[in-house]
Amino acid sequence: MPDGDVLGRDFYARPAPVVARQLLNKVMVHGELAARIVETEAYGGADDPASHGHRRKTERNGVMFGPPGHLYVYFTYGMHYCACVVTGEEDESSAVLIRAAEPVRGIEQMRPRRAKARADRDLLNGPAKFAQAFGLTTDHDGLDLCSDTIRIESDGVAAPKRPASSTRVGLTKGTKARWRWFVRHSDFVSPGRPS
DNA sequence: GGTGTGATCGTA
DNA sequence: ACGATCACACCA
Repeated sequence: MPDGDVLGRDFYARPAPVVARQLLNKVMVHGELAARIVETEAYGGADDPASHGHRRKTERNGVMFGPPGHLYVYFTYGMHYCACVVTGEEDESSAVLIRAAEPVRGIEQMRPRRAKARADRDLLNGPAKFAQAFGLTTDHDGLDLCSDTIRIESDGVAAPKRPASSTRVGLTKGTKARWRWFVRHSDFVSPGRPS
């Protein structure tokens, strides 16, 4: 019994900055788990030096070069996974990183995966925390969000008309673009706010 | 509240 | 070598 409309291919087949803003307040669902997205970052293709899609297609980033609406999960810092949504046209290699979300359902299942989390706000307030709480690893790399068990729904809550924005987090290249967006005043946004 | 640092390993 | 990070120590 879905509590909302599943986002279709057309939703994702738009420029990453558009999708990133429209994903705010949408609900990501994975089995019994559900969470409202409150923070995203857009990553471009060949023209964005910060993007994994900036370089040639490899085994790791291959999904980014595929059709939109698929999940791109990568491993980083020797211990963390992060989850993205592929956007734009095929071969464009653009994507949106899910950086933070507010738990909606399945908190009891998220807890053991995030033993360090003290409050509910610590369960999903960072890209690697989100992936960990949602149980996402490279096993899920390439899953189709339009037909598989992992999907994103709209439950009628609109994206903010004027979301807060900033530069992207944790980069050494492409630091100028203000391609991070988040829901203003949300308690579930990741800590540490760049300019 | 803030800043600094170690962990840990696949990818290029 | 270096990360699209996190947690914890320490200082204030």
